[in-house]
Amino acid sequence: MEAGMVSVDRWTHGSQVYFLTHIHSDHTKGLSSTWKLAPLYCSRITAKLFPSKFPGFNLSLLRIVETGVWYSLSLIAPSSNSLVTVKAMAIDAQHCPGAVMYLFQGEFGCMLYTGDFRWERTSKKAQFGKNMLLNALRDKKIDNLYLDNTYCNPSFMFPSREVAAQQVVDIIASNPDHDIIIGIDSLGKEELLLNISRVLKTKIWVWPERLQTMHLLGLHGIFTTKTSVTRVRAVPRYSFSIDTLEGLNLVRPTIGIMPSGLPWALKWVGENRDPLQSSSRSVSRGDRINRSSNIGSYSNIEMPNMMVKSFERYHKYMYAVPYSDHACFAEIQEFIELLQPDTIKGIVSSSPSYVDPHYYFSHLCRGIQPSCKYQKLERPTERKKDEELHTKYNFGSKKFVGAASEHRRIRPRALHSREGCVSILRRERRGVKILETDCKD
DNA sequence: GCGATCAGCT
DNA sequence: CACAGCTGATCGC
Repeated sequence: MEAGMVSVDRWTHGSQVYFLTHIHSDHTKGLSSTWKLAPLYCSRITAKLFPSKFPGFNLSLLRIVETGVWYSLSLIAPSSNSLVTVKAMAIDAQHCPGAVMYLFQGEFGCMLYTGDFRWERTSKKAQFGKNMLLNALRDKKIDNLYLDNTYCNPSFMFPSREVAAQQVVDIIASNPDHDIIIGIDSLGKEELLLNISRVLKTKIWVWPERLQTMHLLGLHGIFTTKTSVTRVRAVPRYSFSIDTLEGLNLVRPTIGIMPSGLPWALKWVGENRDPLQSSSRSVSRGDRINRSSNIGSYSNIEMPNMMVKSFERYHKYMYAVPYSDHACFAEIQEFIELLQPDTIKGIVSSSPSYVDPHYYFSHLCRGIQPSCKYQKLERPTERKKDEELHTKYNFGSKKFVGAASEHRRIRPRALHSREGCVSILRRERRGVKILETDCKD
């Protein structure tokens, strides 16, 4: 697809239609209440959340797409000034409520933009998505895959969200006399909270805006803004630190839970050990079970149970649990194996672990022969095709150097630095924002 | 005064 | 470093 037609998660001038994968802020940079460039395609749930994120936004610009349905767009090819048809389909990305991937098809071939996604091997919803995608493709293959490469590094291994949620439940259940604080964002991790609520038969406190979001998502009767009715509170992640917890513990025994895929690699790295070879002496509660030392060979049996009970006590009052809404490395690999794309581009450029996905997966791509495995990485000028889709990914940016050099830079300094781990423990913050507002709910 | 952008922070 | 934000300062209108 040539430039000037379709943008995904990018909101600058120059496209005829715009697609939003999900409504997290890092995908809506440039979008605002007054934005009105062109029709905006998004999922039904995203559309529902739109007014609260962008009050006053002209909702008549929104085009709701259902998953599994082809939508035909008649666009003008700027190069020839002729009318062309682009077909688009949304597929559930299992990242946060409303998150979808977009599959595009046209004269240019097939293109998949994953946005952020997590397709667990054991997830029925993910299997449904896989089937939907393969059915949509029929016998065709993806030419260009724009991939959520957030955790595109073998250091990032974590279990399914189901397993991680059970770890959270275990932590809460084994601390029956403690208040519990869980750090979350403005959208996402709802399934985790629902699981806690269901298993432990408790309501969960959230801040007033978050309660409104829960209601928009159709979740009623589970969340509350009354602190008196529950010991479990989900608080904004940014208001959440060791300092906060130490302050709270002056009043009531309280523990914090940090659900994230990120600290896990950092923790290993902070200890300056090869995450693939290390044993697990650092784990103070729970046991990390054996991992394969061969990153490319998780078996179907091995993977789902990896790191069961591997939650980490970061601090006297703080636990980290590997609950991630992004695919882990093994899932990314499986995804690529399933699709066998011609080329891959990472859409997350800011990750400390950023490497060009080709670094690990070029051998799984049809477009690159093993003999010239790294040729593309060292010659970033070959970008004709990449520039065809106007996406969030900034193809011309100098940030995107070849993976080989990026790899050298990042692994020793960021992924193998001790500071990475320590800084998390040294976070300083003034106080937690727990509003004592009692709203009707 | 307002929105947009950026720096700084976690 | 930052999964995905928040806050405050500054700039242009």
